[in-house]
Amino acid sequence: MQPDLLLNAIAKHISLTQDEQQQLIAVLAFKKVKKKQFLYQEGDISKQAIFVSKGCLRSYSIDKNGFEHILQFAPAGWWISDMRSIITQQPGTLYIDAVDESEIILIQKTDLEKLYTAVPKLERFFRILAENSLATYQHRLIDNLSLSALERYNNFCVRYPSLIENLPQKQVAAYIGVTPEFLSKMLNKIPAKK
Amino acid sequence: MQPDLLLNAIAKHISLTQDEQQQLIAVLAFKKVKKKQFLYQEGDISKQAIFVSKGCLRSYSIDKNGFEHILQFAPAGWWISDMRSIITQQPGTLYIDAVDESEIILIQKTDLEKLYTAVPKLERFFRILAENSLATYQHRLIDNLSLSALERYNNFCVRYPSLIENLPQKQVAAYIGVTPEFLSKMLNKIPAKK
DNA sequence: AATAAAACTTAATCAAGATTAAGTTTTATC
DNA sequence: GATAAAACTTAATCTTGATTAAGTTTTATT
Repeated sequence: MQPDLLLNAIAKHISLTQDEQQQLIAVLAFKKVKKKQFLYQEGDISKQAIFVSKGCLRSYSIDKNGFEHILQFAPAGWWISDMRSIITQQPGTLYIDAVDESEIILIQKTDLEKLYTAVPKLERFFRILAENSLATYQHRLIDNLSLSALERYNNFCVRYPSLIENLPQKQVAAYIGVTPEFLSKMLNKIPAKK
Repeated sequence: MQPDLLLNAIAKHISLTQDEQQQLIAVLAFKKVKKKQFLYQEGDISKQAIFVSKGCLRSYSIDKNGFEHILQFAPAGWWISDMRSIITQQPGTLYIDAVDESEIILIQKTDLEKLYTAVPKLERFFRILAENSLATYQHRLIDNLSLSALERYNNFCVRYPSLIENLPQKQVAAYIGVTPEFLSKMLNKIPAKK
């Protein structure tokens, strides 16, 4: 239960003094979550940013027919939240739960806002984080608009090789946007061509 | 050719002193663009952020079959760029052109980076801008994974009523992710039910 | 080890939306 | 105002991927 991974992730973009690091550490909360344990459910108002230090979380929505659509997997070193709910402080539409036994670090929105003023470098870090994340979602959207199911699957394998090995196939299906049945059929056709 | 709209957009989130405003204005470049004029094409390295003060721009990709997929429309008051290219300074994959006769304000990436340090409030503004934008793309992605073509069309009408009136149908089709033929068919079926 | 619960597979049928190919209407351009 | 170009429509046919419904294998739980 240490903040090393988080501090390293931050250090990749900005460098904090000892004192600044302490100010950050002072507001962190550490938590263990069991596999399948929920952190948020639809309707909850998100009050905190979540950093995954071990294991893997995911965020997803459930549509009117009861089907899950996965927005994000967050393995160790990644951030995850219901961004819209955290910004607007309105009830969210996403579920967040643990794919594996995990350890997470929480920062309250209110603490984060104080930190932005006390340590402007942290505001820079979160600007960079949001911009990178934005670029990633933009390209995933383009991919969803322009690629076939098999191409999206292949992209997933290339981009997240470590996830592919650990995730049940049905979760990959819910991420790339096909039914588990279709993904199974597609993979067992010995894909000769993309 | 004045920065009023841009200053107002910023003032919605942070308040700048006269001096800070001047520092910002000093690095702005104003430009008129004709309808259909390109600002970026695939392969260009993006060096600047674009703010639309009049008219409307769009960003899109062209897939291997030559079909356009529209990532964003940017009417007056909105920002637009090839985010990934601006961040990585690698050749981009998007095209940006003018949907209508437009006026834009440009800020060089290098100037913006200096401004973040000189005027930390601007870094805050762009953090907020990126976070809001991120939340919007996350929800568009969920919509694309979970809604039918007609539901996505109806969402578009509700969210962008002013765009619907001015855009050719085929551009709306390229945004929601259907062929122009299918959108036409869908709309002429007198949609009784969604 | 036994049992239940997930996860995966297979196959038949179905539907949303793509493709192809005209033809028609609207909008720009000279 | 004529003409070309772009946008829109319609319809037939085709394809990707969804749905339904078993059955099988793997993984958890007691």
